[in-house]
Amino acid sequence: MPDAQGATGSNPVPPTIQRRKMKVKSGSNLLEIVKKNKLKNIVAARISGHLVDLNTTIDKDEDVDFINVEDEEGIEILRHSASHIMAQAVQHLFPNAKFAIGPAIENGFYYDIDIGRSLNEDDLKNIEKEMKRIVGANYPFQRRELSKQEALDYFRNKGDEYKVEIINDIDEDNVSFYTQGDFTDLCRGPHIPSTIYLKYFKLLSVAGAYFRGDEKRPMLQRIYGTAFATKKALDDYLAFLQEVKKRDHRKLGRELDLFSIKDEVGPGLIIWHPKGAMLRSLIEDFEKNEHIKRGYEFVKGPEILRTELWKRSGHFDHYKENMYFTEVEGQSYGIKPMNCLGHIEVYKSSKRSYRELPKRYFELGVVHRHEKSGVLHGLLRVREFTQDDAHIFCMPEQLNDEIIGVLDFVQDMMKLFGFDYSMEISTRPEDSIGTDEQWELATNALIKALENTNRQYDINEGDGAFYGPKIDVKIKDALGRSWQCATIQCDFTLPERFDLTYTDANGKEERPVMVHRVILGSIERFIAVLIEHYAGDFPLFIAPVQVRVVPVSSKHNNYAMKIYNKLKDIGIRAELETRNETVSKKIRFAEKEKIPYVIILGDEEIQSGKLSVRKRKKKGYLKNIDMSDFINSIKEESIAGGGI
RNA sequence: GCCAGCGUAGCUCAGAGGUAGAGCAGCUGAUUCGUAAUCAGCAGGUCGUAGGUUCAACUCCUAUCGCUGGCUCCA
Repeated sequence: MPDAQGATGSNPVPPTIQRRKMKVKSGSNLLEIVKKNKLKNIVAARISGHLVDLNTTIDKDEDVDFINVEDEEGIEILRHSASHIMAQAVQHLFPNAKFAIGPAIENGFYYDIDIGRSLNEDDLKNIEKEMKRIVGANYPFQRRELSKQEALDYFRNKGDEYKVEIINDIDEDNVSFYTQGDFTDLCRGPHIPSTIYLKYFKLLSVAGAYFRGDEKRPMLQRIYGTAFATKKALDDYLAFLQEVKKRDHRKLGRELDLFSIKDEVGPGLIIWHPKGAMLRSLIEDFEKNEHIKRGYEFVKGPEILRTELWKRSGHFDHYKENMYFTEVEGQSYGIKPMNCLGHIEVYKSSKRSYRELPKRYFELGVVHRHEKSGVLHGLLRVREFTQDDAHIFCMPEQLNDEIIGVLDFVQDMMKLFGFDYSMEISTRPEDSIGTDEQWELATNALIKALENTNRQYDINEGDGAFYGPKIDVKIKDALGRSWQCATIQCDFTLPERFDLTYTDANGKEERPVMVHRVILGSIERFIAVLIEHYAGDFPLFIAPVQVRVVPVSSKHNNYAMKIYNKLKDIGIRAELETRNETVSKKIRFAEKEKIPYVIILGDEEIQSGKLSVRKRKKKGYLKNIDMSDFINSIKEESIAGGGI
């Protein structure tokens, strides 16, 4: 079933629109207008829909919309200029450097440069230093238009074959050039008026990148940097990057003893430790229940199926690069990369009547996919993972309701974990099966379900599965990064390939429609997202350990054991601390392991029969808590969170 | 898969052509402790793996595996 893997993180910076509109007379220079009117932080302007430099003198009266550097467009211009300034710095330090492209991107900018060798941290520092010098020199950005021929001559003469190729691909007769100081670059613009406008920036990293993303082309050096309108914004962003690092699920996974990955075992294969496995099973058990509530039935297909079957489904033709195959007694088998075939076989195990549709088959299905070595990443991109996978077989007229049912399910689950999300529809890709008519039907079904329930969505052309279009759900975590988890796919082709049928009210054989869907997607990936979302501080309802019982000294171990057993008996996930350490140290251990509650037991508690309770990350603690009150509050907190 | 960087104890990391070191965790002992680190001792590594150069390799070279950052890919 659907791809539950592969998502990217991103951090959208909220735009603060601060524009100044005014009428400007013919013959005016915009920069002078800005200065005269003491407009602050203006970096460019918009005239009848077009962005222009401030270094522009207009030749007729115009309504001018001045663009603030803090505005979404303003910051983009600033970053784009930053990439030019970086290129200038690189040219100073590496006179033979050849330049490819240098755009602004979300949260920063980059430039792809052919330097003839790879860059290191020191180079980055030096480039940044040179950039500061260039900024201080305050070179104006000067625009001029050249004919394509002149532009080609310029870059041919410079030996910059990448620019030559880019210019050759431009359709227009003229191209624009920007020069600041001794550096000239092909560029559409606009740019900041002069280099001194770039105040707050930092180079972040360097990595290889192919020219135009083509692996047959030479690998260039891509230097990433970021720039902001204010020092605070830059500092906040750098702090955000630190926070991302701190929350890295690979780091927390090790620290919290949730899972490990070992070369001897194999790349992309997860070894779940007791706490990680507990976390998984809490989520899985909860989800199983939710499926039962919603009329799903549990099924389970085999892990390997004959290759013939994968040929029939189209997986062999369209997906074999990602599959593992094995041979048993001379017969070829494919290890399942998706669960649909098993579920199809369940459907086919009996003759179906319209009366029993829809059939909703659910399985926590383990799938194997051969992901290329370079893309593996912690739990986010692995070679073996579990999907909360279901296939709904229904009559065409039931499709709309079924998709809405799944959308509601997604909504409920995301609310449980506190995720906002957005949705997009992916349409027919090039490499696909089925007729245009089937694709249109399926795509419309998805759109209708979203529109009938007033749900917002975007369209992502050509990104569907090979057997059908899909709705992808992108969730947004606590740091504003988005991840793909749920996906809902509409499929008319597999029912046909496997000749699935049901008997309608008139005794006629009809073809059912199939909906492939996951809610959390890959359990592995979802847990990675949860770890980073909560920074390892899991809410009580999924915390692998909810309470740690800490005796003040070893004298109190026996009493602590009794309390621990009581908690365990009523289903609270408790642990007993018996290491021979001071109370402070034992509390430190619990804090580092991010355990929600610590119960301290010493002479006082034995005397009073009450508990002393400390809550994670909270200074101080509560004394004289009744055991029953504590248990009730734990249960309540757990139920409020989802009742797991 | 491609490019670059990196692989030293369970973890975090130092070191360096003469043959490994710290902190934390672990174990043992002492301490019996009141809300984020008690003290002492012990143990733990063929320095990712395999070749090569050298009197000598953890250090240099080659290959290979893995990891990291990107690129490409993610039906």
